[in-house]
Amino acid sequence: MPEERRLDDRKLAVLRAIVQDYVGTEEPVGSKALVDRHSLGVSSATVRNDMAVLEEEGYIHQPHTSAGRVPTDKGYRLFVDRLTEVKPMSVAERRAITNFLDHAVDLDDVVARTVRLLAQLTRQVAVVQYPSLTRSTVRHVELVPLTPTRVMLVLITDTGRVEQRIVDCPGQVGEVMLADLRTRLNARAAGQRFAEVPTLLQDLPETFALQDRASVTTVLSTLYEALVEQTEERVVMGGTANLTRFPHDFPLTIAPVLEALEEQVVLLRLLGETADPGVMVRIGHENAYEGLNSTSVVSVGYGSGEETVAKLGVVGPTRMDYPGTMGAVRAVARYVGQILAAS
Amino acid sequence: MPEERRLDDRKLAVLRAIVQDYVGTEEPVGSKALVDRHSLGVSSATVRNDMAVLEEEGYIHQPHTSAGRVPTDKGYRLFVDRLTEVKPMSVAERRAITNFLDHAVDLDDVVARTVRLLAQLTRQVAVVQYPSLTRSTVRHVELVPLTPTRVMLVLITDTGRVEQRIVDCPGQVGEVMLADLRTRLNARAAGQRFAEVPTLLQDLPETFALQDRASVTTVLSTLYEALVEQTEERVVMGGTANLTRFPHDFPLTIAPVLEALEEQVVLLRLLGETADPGVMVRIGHENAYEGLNSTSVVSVGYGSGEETVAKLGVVGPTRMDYPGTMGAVRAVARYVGQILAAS
DNA sequence: CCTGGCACTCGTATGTCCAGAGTGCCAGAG
DNA sequence: CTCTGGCACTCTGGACATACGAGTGCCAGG
Repeated sequence: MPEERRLDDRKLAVLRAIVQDYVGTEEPVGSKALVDRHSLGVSSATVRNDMAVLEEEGYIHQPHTSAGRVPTDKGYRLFVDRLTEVKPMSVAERRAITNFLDHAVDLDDVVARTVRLLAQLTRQVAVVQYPSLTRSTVRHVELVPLTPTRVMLVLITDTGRVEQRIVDCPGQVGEVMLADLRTRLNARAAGQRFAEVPTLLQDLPETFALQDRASVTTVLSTLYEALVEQTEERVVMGGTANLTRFPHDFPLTIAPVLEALEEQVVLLRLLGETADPGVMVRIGHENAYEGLNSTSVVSVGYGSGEETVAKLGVVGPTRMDYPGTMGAVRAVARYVGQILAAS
Repeated sequence: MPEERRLDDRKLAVLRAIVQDYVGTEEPVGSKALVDRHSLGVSSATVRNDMAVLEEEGYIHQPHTSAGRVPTDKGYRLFVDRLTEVKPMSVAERRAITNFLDHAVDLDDVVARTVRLLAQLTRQVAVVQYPSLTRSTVRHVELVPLTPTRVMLVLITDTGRVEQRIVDCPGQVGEVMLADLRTRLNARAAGQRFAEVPTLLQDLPETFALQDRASVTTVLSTLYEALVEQTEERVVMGGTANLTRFPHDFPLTIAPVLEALEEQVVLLRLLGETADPGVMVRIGHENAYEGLNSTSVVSVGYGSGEETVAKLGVVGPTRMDYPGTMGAVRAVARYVGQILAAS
């Protein structure tokens, strides 16, 4: 028998009410309290029966016999999927977002501000991934002579990110040759995607004088290295102080969460698994990482154009205000995308 | 009467023992336990009398009548100043430090690794300031044409830090003029300290053709802006999970600490106030910031040469292993300095 | 199918009590 | 003058018992 067959509209309304109340009060909610606070049009006994069914199906759960009910991960899932809608931001909030982000001076600042903004809006831990380099294109490559045999390589991406590397060349590198290399390198690589750059530059060394080829090759391989290495994306996190707003399951739950959040790898995977557009919610045990089994992740991709270049999101207790959080995350992503497109 | 007159060697030994035991056990320490664990050569009654004096002078304190003693901030201060020495790192630890830091690929990575290392070594919250730009010199300024009227300005410092700005010029900027500007700009500014750059470039616009002067001025003012703006230093923090190792005064103490640590400004001030060389310790209420009144900060400057270019340190409970922490902080600072000097 | 009522469960809060740790003080010894 | 052993006193924390109340499940009747 398909489970949801047993859930008529009223039972779903009861589940919705339970989630809403529990998120508000942070305490298990009983049948009496439900009929008081929501106009369900039926008595508490009826609600009790509905709750019994909901529990049987695994949507809610009773901490102990004489307590109210609490939504399970499955219950939140149903709530998110079918019982609610993303709550749009108010005009004032939108204005605050643009206003705050517009004052950013460079990419680092955009990311830093985004983190703070998300953390404040959702009152949760915010996570923002730097615009991905894999999908980025090269805006410019600059070569700066430091000593006769050392060159600084500066890579500038279309998202405004800058990476630099010191290159130790096997031979002397003259100003003229360097200028030549710079010009030709940019002629071929500028505007291209990272992945394509190596093939595009493959035959570049051959076009140089014999004594310079070794140096050219060294410079190029450093460039490739930088391209690949920077594909390990960076993630910035903030708002950890918000974790302290839940003093009841402290510190059982906060310690593993903090640990997880300090691991770049974990953070990346948290955000990384989504593919489809739109806000993604991963609830409790749906999370791969153990330490985050009692938390939910709300994330979404953002990009300067239509394409998603990176993701951002928040991490909070499974007991969170999903509609509001989803709305905030979506709105912030949208505006960050606009900022990136404009710069 | 000078207070320390009343503190003979044995009383100091008692204080030292109290601090050591309290740091180890995290529990108030009584006279009995003291004579058991340390060979003081006197009876518990004598120790009790000494403790009474120490309490009278404000070095220790009794949470309640029938409890042992706990050091006060003043007690820790005396301990740090006179009763202990910085504990040097073991050979294995030194090797681990160099090994870990040697694998850094760029400045960001050095800082990131330093934070992780410090947090792990001390098992506390680590704070690392980026090498200060105020004391830095310009290594190179690069100008990259984006569109006919837009230029990207890239500033590279001797510590390897890179900052970029987009410049919107009032008129067209030709390749030739740009190359000219680049050359002359670097000829004057490279190797110079930030503060001196504006004066050195003061008469540069005049040397250009009339129609280019406005653009040159715009580029220069953006450069000055970047120089000044980046004097707001950046700070990276990590190891917050270590805060959860003290579950007893939770979450009363952890919330304000996390909040404080998320404020860049507060972090900077935490590190910023020290001037003299050597490890600095600020204990409990010696800290200006309220939220950190029950924590201590151990910090030290580091630099690529003899000069201090930035600071790093850790934040932990006043009840911490001062000798060990001071040793770790000092050692890490030293090795980071070496890495910076080498790159 | 809904409702009111009732018996039952169980967690939490409250109150009492006891043991143990630690202190302060005093009188005597060195 | 300083140290020591002894003793009476204080106070916290844990154990135990009890009462309360929120909440449930079930049943019979509308």
